[in-house]
Amino acid sequence: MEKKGANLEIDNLDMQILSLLMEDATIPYTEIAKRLIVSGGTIHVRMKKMQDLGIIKGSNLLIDAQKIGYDVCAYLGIYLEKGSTYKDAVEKLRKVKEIVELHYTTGAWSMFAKIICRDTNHLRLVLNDYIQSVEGIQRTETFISLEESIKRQISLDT
Amino acid sequence: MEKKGANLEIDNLDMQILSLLMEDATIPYTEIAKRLIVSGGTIHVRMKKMQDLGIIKGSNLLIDAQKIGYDVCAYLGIYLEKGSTYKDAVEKLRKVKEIVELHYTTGAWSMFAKIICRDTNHLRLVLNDYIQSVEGIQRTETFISLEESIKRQISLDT
DNA sequence: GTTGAAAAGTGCTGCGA
DNA sequence: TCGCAGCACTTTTCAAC
Repeated sequence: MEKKGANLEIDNLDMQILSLLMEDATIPYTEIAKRLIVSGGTIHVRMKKMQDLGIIKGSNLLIDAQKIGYDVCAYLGIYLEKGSTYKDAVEKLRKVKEIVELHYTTGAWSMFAKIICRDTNHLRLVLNDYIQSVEGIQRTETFISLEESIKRQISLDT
Repeated sequence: MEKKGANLEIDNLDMQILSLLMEDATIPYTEIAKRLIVSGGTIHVRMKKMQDLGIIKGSNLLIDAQKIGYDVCAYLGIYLEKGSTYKDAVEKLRKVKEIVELHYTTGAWSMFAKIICRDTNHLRLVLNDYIQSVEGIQRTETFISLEESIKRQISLDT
């Protein structure tokens, strides 16, 4: 048996399992088995395969950040100085716990970050003291999210 | 028992439970109980309380999107026409399955979206046919993520 | 509100088809 | 390769503190 696209050892059944689990990771295997009309053992084998392949990287809780005191969500466009390396900046930004996402992007900015803070004071502290002080970062532009209208996973078309 | 601010019935123990579970939602309750030196029943009660309060909204699988054929991740700044209402646009954009996040933001744009696509062709289709055609959307600006350097949850300081 | 143990259900690992 | 059945474990419940 030969590999084709290196990743497409994934069939429809796998995708359907992922579809169900991506909406709610707490569904028991037996329930998945019933819905897809296969045995529980099969689900287990497929899940193990996908974990081994690194397709499933883990699972995490969906938390309402506002309800535990993190009220401010903001996006940050980051300009790097010419000559500064992206990798160095990433390593420094990794230590800033308030950054929950960081992307290397095309377009106006070098990098793009999403940060979650307790309040506007906390945000100011993070921007001024943590981020702007990172060597190589020239300028940042802040977009505060007033409302998160959509937050979901990719929907797999099986 | 009376409710106060509706949210601050959360104590340190609750936060510690969340901390552990946010890193890996598969940790069994018994393991959490051992680490925090309380009984399994207590964890269960606390979890139920936080679910009822809406703090825990569910759990979901962490998927490596690239490995299942979704190779392109992009951010989108969206300009709305004057007079167009945000709510109408949101309802239409909600139907675009490729949008995984949508925020109403301050700054240069009216809205900010994160989209996940299979490839650049798919991205073009989504931009041209799905998003630009939504009534009220004047212009969009696209930032393609070349690398997702950081992707994590908020770290709660308990 | 917390504890500890008992009951129910789930996940895992054989063997057989 | 898939499906079935037994064992270990987790989750859940409940009475007592």
